[in-house]
Amino acid sequence: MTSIKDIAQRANVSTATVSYVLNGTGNISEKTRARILQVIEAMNYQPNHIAKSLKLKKTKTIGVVVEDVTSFNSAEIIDGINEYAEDHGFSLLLTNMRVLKRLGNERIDTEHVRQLAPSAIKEILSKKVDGLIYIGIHTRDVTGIIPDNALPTVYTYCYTTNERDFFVNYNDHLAAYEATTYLIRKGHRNIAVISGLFNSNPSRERFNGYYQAIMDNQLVFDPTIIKTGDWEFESGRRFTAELLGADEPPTAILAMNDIMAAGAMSACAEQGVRVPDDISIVGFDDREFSSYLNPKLTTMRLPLHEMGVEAMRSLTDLLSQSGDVEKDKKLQCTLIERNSVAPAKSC
Amino acid sequence: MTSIKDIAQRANVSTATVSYVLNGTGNISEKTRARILQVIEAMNYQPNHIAKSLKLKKTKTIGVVVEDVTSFNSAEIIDGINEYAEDHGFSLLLTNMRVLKRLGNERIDTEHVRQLAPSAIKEILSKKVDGLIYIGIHTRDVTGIIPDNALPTVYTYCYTTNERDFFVNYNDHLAAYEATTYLIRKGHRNIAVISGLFNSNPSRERFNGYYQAIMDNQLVFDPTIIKTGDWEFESGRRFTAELLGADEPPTAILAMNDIMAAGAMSACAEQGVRVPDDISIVGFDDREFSSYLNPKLTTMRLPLHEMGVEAMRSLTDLLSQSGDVEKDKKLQCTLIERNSVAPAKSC
DNA sequence: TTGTATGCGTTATCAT
DNA sequence: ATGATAACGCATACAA
Repeated sequence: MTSIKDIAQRANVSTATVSYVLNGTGNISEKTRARILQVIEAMNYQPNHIAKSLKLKKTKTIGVVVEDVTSFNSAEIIDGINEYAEDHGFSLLLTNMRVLKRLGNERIDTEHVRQLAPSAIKEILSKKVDGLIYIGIHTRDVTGIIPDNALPTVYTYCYTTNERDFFVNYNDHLAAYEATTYLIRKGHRNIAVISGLFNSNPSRERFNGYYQAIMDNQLVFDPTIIKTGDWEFESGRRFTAELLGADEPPTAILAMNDIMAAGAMSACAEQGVRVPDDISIVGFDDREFSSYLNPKLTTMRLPLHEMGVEAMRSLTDLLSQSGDVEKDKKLQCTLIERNSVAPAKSC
Repeated sequence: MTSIKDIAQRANVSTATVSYVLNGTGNISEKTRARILQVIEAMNYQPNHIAKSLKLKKTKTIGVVVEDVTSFNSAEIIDGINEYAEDHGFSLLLTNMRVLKRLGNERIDTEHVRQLAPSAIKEILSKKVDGLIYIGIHTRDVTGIIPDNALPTVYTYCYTTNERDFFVNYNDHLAAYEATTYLIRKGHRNIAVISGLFNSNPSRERFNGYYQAIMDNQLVFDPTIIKTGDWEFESGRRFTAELLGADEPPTAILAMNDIMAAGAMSACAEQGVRVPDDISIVGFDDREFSSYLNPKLTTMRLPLHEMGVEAMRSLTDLLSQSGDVEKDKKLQCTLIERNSVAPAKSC
């Protein structure tokens, strides 16, 4: 309410002068500067960002478009964005497409998401944010969801086929490679995989990482212990039951997410198979609940927070045109060792 | 970039006329109206919200101040806010105080939060949001965190001692009463409680609900099976181990959150006590992982989404001064029946 | 060192 | 039915 004009009046100066001291621009004598500062303090003046934005054509706020806040990855990424944004004076305008609730929990293909996007984008564009961060709920192709040249944009937890776009994701291949290697080092030779759906990039990448680890260690690749799950609990349970029923069951299971790992543990419990004594299990994601399972689940942690930070870093670099920005950041997952893995018995 | 002025020029009218058709205000002939609309379409005009906000002194955005997005309750509440906001043309400016990361995971007393608040609030105030929603990470007293009369605000998942403030929370007492009653109906007479810390309002409310259910059903209240946990896994585990060691262990446990319930299940597994065959367990919160536990946990679901919706409804009602707004909305929890409860054996 | 004046994109008052 | 114009709060080019 109290504006630059009010304080100019009280300090017997022009609005320009006030603006100068406020922004540290211009050349103001120490005397008047002090007087003005004092009045500002006294009147508890708060600059009006709206007016400033209008004038400067910069809002210092970035639009965060998230497919669903409710998805397990979103909050932590947002938190990372926040950390960096705060340090650099940016605010966050949050746009939540709510695809989970709107389209149902499963089978959200990108076509539907694409239908939801335009209104969200249009809305956010007229709010004049300086840039955009798009957060997917799955690492999948969202090409065309945001119109080209709409605004400086960085995509995280998803990707596009557009050469000019910016991304930050994590390294699926390496993560699976490391998880598998870890199991191998523990003496396991017979490592089953319960993968996600194979139309998903992460599933394929992780499988490749697994495969390479098997090859690099001169183990034999056994296709019969590779099971294609659907990311859900029940598939983890069912395929584990199958694996357990084999003549010579695997001594370890690599599940491509913690949910299927939980399903796997459930199947083991049902059949009286002890984890990790009889079979080792490692998950993927490091969901919060993985330390509430019994036993606590060993799993690959996704660098969600860091992804948020890096996404925001890329974006601010983009906005300040400071040199060239890395096009496709790939962060590393880290193995969280808990209690669901033991050395192979045959050792 | 293309402004009202540009389209006025192209349509051979004044900016005023354009503004009139844009807002449906004024009296414009159908002919020019159509022409203008056409130009708007042709030039792909997007109104500039910033300019509009400056003129109207209304931004149609509300500030969401959240103690930590990362806390399990936040995302779903935000989602609810979003649902209502979207339907009413509001945007969300998200301010994340990040108390969990900043102050460490435990023992975040409100004093520290209070220190973090002022800068967050100041920031958001200068962005000129129309109103505020404050989301706590625990249902506790946050009086004074937001300066009086700063802006219309509604508090959710927390409360203040200020008579004039607005809240939306859930009914702890009733929830615990219902959970306990449910157990009693299943034939349980010996129902232990693992509560949260007793400096917390929800702990006390829930205990009172439990107690009243015991009384209303003419059962005897046994103080020795009331254990004061600290909301964490380990306390659930430890106290359950204690309970199990008694001469006549309880046949059911009511844990005041799902995490301690998971701890309880863990203790049972360690001692070879089967859930629900030997002992029934009900949790609180309906965290996502509760259906990944083995057995799947029966628990009280918190109405988080609805809290967000109702908070936003209160706020918009407040802003439009439409009649009087309910000061203190209390939503109901609902029991989610899964597999951790069975009828008492003695039945 | 400081002040005057203009414009950012709108809305709305008052003319016409 | 439509237009000219001031104002919203601020930054800045230019003048003094």
